[in-house]
Amino acid sequence: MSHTLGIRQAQKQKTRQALLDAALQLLEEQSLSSLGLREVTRAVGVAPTAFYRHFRDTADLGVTLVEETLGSLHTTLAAMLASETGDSEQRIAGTVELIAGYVHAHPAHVRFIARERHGGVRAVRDAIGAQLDLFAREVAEQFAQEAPTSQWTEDDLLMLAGMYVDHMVMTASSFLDAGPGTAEEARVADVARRQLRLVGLGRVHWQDEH
Amino acid sequence: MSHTLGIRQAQKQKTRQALLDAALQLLEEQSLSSLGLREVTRAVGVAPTAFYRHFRDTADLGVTLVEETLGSLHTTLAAMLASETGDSEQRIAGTVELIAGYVHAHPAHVRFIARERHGGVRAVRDAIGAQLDLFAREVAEQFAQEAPTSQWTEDDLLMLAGMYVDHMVMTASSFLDAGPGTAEEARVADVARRQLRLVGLGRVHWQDEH
DNA sequence: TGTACATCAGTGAACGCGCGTTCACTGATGTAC
DNA sequence: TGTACATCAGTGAACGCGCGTTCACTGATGTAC
Repeated sequence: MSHTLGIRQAQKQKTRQALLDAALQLLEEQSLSSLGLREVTRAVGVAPTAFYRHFRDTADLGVTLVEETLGSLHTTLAAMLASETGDSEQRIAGTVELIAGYVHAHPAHVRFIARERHGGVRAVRDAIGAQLDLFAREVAEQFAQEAPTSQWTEDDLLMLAGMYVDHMVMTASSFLDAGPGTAEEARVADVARRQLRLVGLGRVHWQDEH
Repeated sequence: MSHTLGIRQAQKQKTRQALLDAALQLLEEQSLSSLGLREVTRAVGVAPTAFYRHFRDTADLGVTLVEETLGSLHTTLAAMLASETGDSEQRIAGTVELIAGYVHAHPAHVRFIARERHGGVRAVRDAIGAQLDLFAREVAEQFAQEAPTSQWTEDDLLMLAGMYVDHMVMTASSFLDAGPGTAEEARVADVARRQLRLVGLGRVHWQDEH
């Protein structure tokens, strides 16, 4: 109908996506710097050489994976930030549930980001850092529109947003280690809520001193 | 003099340490899960098979590296925590300088911990997690003896201590990325100080609500 | 619609290479008398 | 102190294996007329 991709293009995209999916799965048990090209193509069921039709090497695939993983979350989070309102205790609970839900839905994505954020492949590290900076900027923008932080300098807003983003990543990673439905998961959620409460208190009292 | 190690034992320890040092250096540019045994022995200048006299495999070496790296910091930090006193603004500055100093003195150690904390080798991940838990416990113990947090529950103390430890690791990693003597390093220090100030405010106002 | 040619995603053989691990060894160090 | 034997950290050859990359290829899809 109307403008479908050509058969050839569609098949190419399908293979490309299969390579990305297979890589993400293989990365649950190892780091990108030890992921082999043959390993990935074997998992998909194509010849090793087919890999080169899509990526220069596994680092290149890794960068694509960062964009796929965080690029989508990026817009999702922006919408959620804007829609969240109401009393701060409810908001904190909502944020933590949101993180838990995301980890539940995309465990491999979360693991990949947590692992490669400080991983051995510079290009991927930089791509993740850039995406997380974008997140922080969005969060800061939101804070700028809320009462307790509406008068803050841009620098202070980014500092606060950075704390939230870092905390989000750490919490997601802890959820992952806990596993879904465990008692440990509930404990992680509890700690995360209290930590958000603490940072929120800091935020409210920030302007008390000049 | 008195009880020196036998020549044989001393030589063995020397080789073992050389393997650990070489591995740590090689790990600045890759992850443990892609570190090769031959790579390490080549860097030291011994036969590949000599490796087996000291470690079962590279994961085993990694766990040893965690103990060497964090075990020593562990006692150092305890002493510093106890000795730090005075006005909180000075204390914050002191803490950040302490982190910067440690990163300056042991960049490879810091990189190793940040990288493998969520890395692809479970045994090493677990060893790092256990050490960081010990840190948090020590920090919590210190907080229990200070006025603003002396009445806190153990759970809340550990929650707060966890934030400090996570923040310490994140800051150390940021210092590392910045490089010594750069403008970015000063910016990282500035952000870290403000974040500590924010968390400190949350700490002071925690008990306002019951 | 039909034909002739171009494109290009995926193939499969081949390559040289470094890997982890085994094994019997060597020779300096340690120990017993 | 001297001798005879035991220990064991490090050696070096050998192994089978999977790696990344090259290359000429095939055959389905796309395009021009």
